[in-house]
Amino acid sequence: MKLEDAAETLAQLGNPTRLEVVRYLVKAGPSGVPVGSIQKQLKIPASTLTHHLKHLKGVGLLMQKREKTNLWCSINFDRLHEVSDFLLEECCSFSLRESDKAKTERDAT
Amino acid sequence: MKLEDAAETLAQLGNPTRLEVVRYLVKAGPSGVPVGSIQKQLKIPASTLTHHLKHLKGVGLLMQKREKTNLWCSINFDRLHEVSDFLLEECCSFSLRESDKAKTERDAT
DNA sequence: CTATTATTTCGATTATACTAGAAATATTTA
DNA sequence: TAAATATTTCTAGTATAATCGAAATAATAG
Repeated sequence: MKLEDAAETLAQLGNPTRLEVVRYLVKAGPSGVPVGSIQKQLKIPASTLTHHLKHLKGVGLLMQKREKTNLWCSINFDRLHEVSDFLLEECCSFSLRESDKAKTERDAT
Repeated sequence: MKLEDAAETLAQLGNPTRLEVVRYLVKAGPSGVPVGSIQKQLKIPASTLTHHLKHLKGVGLLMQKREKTNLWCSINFDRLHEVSDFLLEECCSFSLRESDKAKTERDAT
């Protein structure tokens, strides 16, 4: 995953309203929930919700599928895992031994 | 973890410059790296870097420890794990069976 | 105490995001 | 066709964040 994409996705998750929506959809699981249900359950004005859903869709976190008048929303779990994992990827890959600290300090100068 | 805190933390991770710093520190591991090294390695102007470090510290992602003139920075791995995990907590806890979809649709109305 | 290096504060510019009401558009049902 | 419900677009006000140069402040070493 590219850093810029990860950053953009995390930024979208960083809005409280959007995160609330995401959490709601994560709980709802793969079958998802209609836009209207989200709106009523979380008490988010329709226009505000549409706005946020567009953002989530934009970074690939949201999938939508129409069924009659309802638009069903569900989380792209693969994508969410990808971001979640990204944060700790390559952990400690150049962790320094104590003996190297001095060197690094010199290099930094 | 409280939703608002998670959102705030994710928002901080959502800035490309800050995410680059975080990734650098994640790779560096628990021993960390001095501010100056980050600055030189990632070519971030000092004032900009300080600004971002303050943000990361503010949400508890960054730990700092002075040693001589250098300020060593390291990631708070516990905190990072906490946020990373938060995204998928309670996954599918009220996932609907097919047979319940119609009901939900009615409730939403 | 002076010089050197490391880090922070200040200040100003610029851009971008959040929010939500009102109106518009779709889609279905009667 | 009319009525009802679901979702989106438009618009606008408000607030907050990113960036970085220049100057200021530590903190140490000589």
